[in-house]
Amino acid sequence: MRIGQRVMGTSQMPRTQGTPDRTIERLSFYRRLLRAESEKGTKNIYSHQLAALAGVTPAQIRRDLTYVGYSGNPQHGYLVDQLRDAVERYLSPRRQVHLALVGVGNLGRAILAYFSGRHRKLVIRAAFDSDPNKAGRVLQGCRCYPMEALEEVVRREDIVAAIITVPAGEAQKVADSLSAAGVKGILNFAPATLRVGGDVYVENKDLTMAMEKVAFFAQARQETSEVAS
Amino acid sequence: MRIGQRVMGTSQMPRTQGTPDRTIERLSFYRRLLRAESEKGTKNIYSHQLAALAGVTPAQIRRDLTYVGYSGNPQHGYLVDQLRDAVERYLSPRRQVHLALVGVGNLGRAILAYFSGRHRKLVIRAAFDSDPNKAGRVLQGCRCYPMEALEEVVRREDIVAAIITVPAGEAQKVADSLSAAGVKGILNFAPATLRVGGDVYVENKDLTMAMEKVAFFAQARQETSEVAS
DNA sequence: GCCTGTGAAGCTATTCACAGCT
DNA sequence: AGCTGTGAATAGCTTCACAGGC
Repeated sequence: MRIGQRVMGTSQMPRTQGTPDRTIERLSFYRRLLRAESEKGTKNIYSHQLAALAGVTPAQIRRDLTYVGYSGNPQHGYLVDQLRDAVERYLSPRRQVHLALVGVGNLGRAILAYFSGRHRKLVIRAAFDSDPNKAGRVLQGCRCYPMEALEEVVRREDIVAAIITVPAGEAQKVADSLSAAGVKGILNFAPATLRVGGDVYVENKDLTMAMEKVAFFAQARQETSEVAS
Repeated sequence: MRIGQRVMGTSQMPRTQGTPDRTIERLSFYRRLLRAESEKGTKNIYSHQLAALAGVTPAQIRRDLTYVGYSGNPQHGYLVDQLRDAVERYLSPRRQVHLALVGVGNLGRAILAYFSGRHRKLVIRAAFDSDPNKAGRVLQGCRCYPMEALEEVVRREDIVAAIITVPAGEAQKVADSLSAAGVKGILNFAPATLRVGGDVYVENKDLTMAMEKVAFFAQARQETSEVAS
């Protein structure tokens, strides 16, 4: 086996459990909306209401919810708290999921700050950087280790997935180490195509590409509106 | 007209010019690869070679390239420099595209630092923040304005698209102001659904959702590999 | 021979539309 | 009446496979 590649904007892998990739994204969004509704005291919610909040169609909501194994009923739709819990259980069966961050530059630090203590189940347990000066420091409550310690720390801390925020040139090397250490998921911010085994899920989030895409469509829109005026 | 919404992970809009959304993402990736090849002195390249670099199929490459209006030929495939220029022209017909960044927090500053001077055609011309202490400062060569100045500055600087990095609660308000100021594209990092007119393209890049997705698939992979062992 | 460009096929994801329920 | 859950239809994207070219 080797190079289970698919790559690009999104998923590099076939499918897992038969749940579509996009559905997972939406579910994690619904979860957030459901938490907010629950806190507002909403007891039940209909697919069309949740759809309006999420900006999708009601049919999409119902279809997505078939995966999580919780049924509503025509009387009251879905019970908010129960649905939220069901989605929660579905998305993260484990108590906590441990993550690592590799590359403590500007973006890496911003992500650490952004996540620090914010998420109940996802915790960044270790950071790594090739700059030896950064090793030993603690940023946002997260210990920073030298790159050499990666494999050992990943195993010790039971780290399942990692975030790559190193320069493009180092990304493949980092991905190899992570993969060797047993990491099964990578969120890659480096503008590079990662070659990994088929047992590692890779999600690419290249900020430059995202901006270029938005710029492209914005320009197209502007041109058409100029023509119109 | 109103609320041309579609929302979620990716595009909120039908289509523009008939070019698929995903194709644009890939093209901006090919462009980067082509630049690198050009610098290495590669003169021509075949679809299967570019495909290997990008991690997609050769057919995908050929299909995507039909949009840019440059043809290769069976003798030498594509001329690297010409193809690169064609892709370049296709993605950004304008000399420069001006962007704004709204929300100068951790993430906002990281993005400013990340982009500062890096991109030839995309330039962040102004930053905005509701904290008055930040107004007037210059970060990474980018001037920071108070929120009230948004509309005026956007028009003055001919800003076409914007990056939102404010807290979720403020995102809608910011989107409204941007839309009113004539911005046609938004890259939204706030975990919120933006309601905008159909003439504004919105791309959502929610970091929490991305991490949850990776964590989900990583866990699924780990469980299956544990079963196997 | 081996490539490109592209109609047609194949897939996947989304939406429709309705049976079934209360 | 108005909802959910879901088979069937549709839309959108990707890949196949081959004609055409040099």
